[in-house]
Amino acid sequence: MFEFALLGLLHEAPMHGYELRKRLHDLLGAFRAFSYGSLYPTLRRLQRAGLIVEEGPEESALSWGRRARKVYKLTPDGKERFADLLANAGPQTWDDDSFGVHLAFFSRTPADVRMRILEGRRRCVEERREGLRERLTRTGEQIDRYTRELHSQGLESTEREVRWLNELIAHEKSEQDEQ
Amino acid sequence: MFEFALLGLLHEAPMHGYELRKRLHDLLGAFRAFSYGSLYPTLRRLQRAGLIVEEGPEESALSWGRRARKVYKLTPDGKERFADLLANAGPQTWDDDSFGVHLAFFSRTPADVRMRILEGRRRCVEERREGLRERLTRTGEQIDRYTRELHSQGLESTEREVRWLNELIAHEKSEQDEQ
DNA sequence: ACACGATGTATCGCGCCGATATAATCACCT
DNA sequence: AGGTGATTATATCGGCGCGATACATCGTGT
Repeated sequence: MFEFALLGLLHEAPMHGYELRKRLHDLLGAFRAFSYGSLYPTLRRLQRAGLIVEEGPEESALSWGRRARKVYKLTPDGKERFADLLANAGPQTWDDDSFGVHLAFFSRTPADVRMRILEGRRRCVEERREGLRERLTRTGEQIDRYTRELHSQGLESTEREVRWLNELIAHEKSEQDEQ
Repeated sequence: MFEFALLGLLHEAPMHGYELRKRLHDLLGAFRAFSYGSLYPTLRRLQRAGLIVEEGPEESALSWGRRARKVYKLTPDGKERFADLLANAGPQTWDDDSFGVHLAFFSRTPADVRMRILEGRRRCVEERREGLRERLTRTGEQIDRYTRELHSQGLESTEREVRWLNELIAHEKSEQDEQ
């Protein structure tokens, strides 16, 4: 997922680690704050896999004083990998964290994949909602006051999210029809 | 956190792994679905740390046919550990996942700690809210339509959660006054 | 008789986090 | 001129929790 996010960001421009993390934090900070403890190992992994390369050192030699920063850029394989991740958007894409990240790169995502992700997410949230509903209405087995409170709050918020997703989906559909 | 949850559950009764996971799933499934891949390693860790012990085998010998299940029970150290975790409830307690788990054990949590957790959580959600507000109202830097949508949705839901927390806190306060 | 789903324990690799180390640069104050 | 602290920047380490997978037994339906 971090991999997906980094590849997505590098579509904008070549960047170094710190910058990537900053952009990501700025974009998704409230939902997913990737840490430095993952950042650098992930960049290494991507580099070893040939999905990104360090940009030639000419530039950093030019602006001396700015030292030690490694600027990475996407390789063709990297772009392909990003496209693959989108094309194979599957069940693990709908979960809380992952969905937010994907949404942040929606403008770079083909319309059909956008729809698949939105609908998958909706199904996933609807399932959670049903689970909560069922657990709350199930009489018998007295349920702890605080747990009940937590579940009602969860139920309400999943209901809201489903409504929100429906709006997004409707909007996508209407845009699709326009052309 | 898994440790906390397991110790909390074992206050109810001695249980074996599968049962613990089931109870936990039933209690918090929608918020935190701990997996078997963590369960058994964590139980081992707790056992090695002397926080839980395998209950004597007499019982399992009694009901033969029911084989191979290891029933764990809390040791005094385990109870102490759980109390310590509550007493030291700190910043990492307020985050999304952890808060839900703590709430599930609130009836076993002293009133002052309950209050500290609720207020900590509120501060944490308020911070997220302010971050989102700021990012949304910041003019300049045109923000992607979908990202904006995500942030507005997030803002709304944090606002709701703050209101909910305020109700819970008010309720705690009124209960406190009663005695 | 057989298959299927639930019960039950367990391991493995991997992604990600939090803490921590290190160091240069910049802005500011004195 | 010199000190102090925040920001920029890269990196490692231990540990937690997940998903996949394996294996074996039990109850139930067909």
